[in-house]
Amino acid sequence: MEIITAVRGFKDILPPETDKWRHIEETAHKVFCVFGFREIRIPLLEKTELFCRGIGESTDIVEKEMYTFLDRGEESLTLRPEATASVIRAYLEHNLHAAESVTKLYTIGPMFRRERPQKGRYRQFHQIDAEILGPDDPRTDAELILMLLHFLEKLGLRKLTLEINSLGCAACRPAFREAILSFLRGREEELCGDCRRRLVTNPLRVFDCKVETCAAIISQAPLLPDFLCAGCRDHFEKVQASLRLFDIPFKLNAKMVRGLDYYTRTTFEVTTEFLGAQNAVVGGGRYDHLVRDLGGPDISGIGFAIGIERLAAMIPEADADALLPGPLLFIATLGEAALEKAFFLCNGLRMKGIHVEMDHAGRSLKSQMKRADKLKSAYTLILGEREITENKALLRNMLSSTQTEVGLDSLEETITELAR
RNA sequence: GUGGGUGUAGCUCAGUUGGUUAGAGUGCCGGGUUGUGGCCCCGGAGGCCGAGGGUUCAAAUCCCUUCACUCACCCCA
Repeated sequence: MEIITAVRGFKDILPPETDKWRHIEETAHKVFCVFGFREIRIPLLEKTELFCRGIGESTDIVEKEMYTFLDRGEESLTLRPEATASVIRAYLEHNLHAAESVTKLYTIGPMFRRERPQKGRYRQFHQIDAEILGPDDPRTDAELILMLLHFLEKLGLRKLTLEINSLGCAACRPAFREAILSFLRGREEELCGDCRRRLVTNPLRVFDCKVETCAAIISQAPLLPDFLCAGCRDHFEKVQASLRLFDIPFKLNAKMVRGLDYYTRTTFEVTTEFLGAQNAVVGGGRYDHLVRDLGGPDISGIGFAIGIERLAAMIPEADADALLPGPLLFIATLGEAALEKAFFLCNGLRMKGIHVEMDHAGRSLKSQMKRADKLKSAYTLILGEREITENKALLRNMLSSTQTEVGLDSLEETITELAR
């Protein structure tokens, strides 16, 4: 019989990889808590309409990457391709905006996009998503970014680049859009096929094009920052000033655009050189009208999404190894009486919260010692027929290779003492 | 959706112009005289050579198809 394999683009996360993941998630819980965020858990499945309205009908995500199906042939449902729309849906559905003026939420979980898998890109991938709903002042933007970088630093990640930009607002972005459109239309013949398509779908994306001729044209194009209205310019400058206050290094990238329609004003991205083409580890930004567009009051928000797979890929295997300590004790036995005694002791200690391992197969002492060594056990207790009759056992320190005799009657106390 | 690369032991990979029972390292199991780990030495288990078809006396090797993985485009976390 053939075995059944996982679906393309869907991955099993196995140990020791899971140790890294837990470390990442635990660090997020701690750091976010300190910054006043509460966890929210939301469904993986939503009505398709939520993402069409939230992310934007003409985005790649909605157009061709969503897992959408008819539930019993009636209602169109979609596996969420991102978290922000769902968080806001829950925020509105439970009237959280009425309960408090500032709401800070985060959630961790899988997202689904039907893209061609490649390094750092999977069809089910995982994000840590944080959102601040309510305030729209520039310090909030800076605070969120500050928390993000603090989190990344806690994980010991280096060689990351923070890039920021302002996309403007409803007042000034249309003017820029017109300017860039008329500029590009004038030189449409020289653009690559992809860019001509972008002209219709998302003109700002042309800035990202890697084709040389396009890049050359773009270098002469009008730039977004020159079109920002006074309000947006002021907001953006204050964000930068706040970042400088905490000595956060950042790069201004006037050409950075985002793939989701809802972003306004501040946008940011954290990239790394380690991950090949999928170099974005974090993406985020402000969305001034998303809450309104999803049927709520006109409340502003800002958030980011961290790619856990991409983050985990940056933590070296050696570091992950250190995350998993070995057992405190391995019990090696010889003979049935010793095995029974060890079985009782081993599980008794475990129930006291001490990590103890043993072998039930009755192998040679040598192979049990090998096993203890491999597991990186700090101590090995040798319990044979001889020890049973003499009512004692040998406790071996695996690091110093020294061993002492310990009384059988006080074994549990002795080991518990070691655990301190 | 479009290109390129790769599929041989649990893992990392060799496998010469097609030619006997398909190899190594690592990991796993056992052993190196009485019941003691790491280093070293010896032995063992473990492979429908991704799948299907074709060429041939003979295919892991050549051809076709297909699937999977992978990298890049695209997109994005």
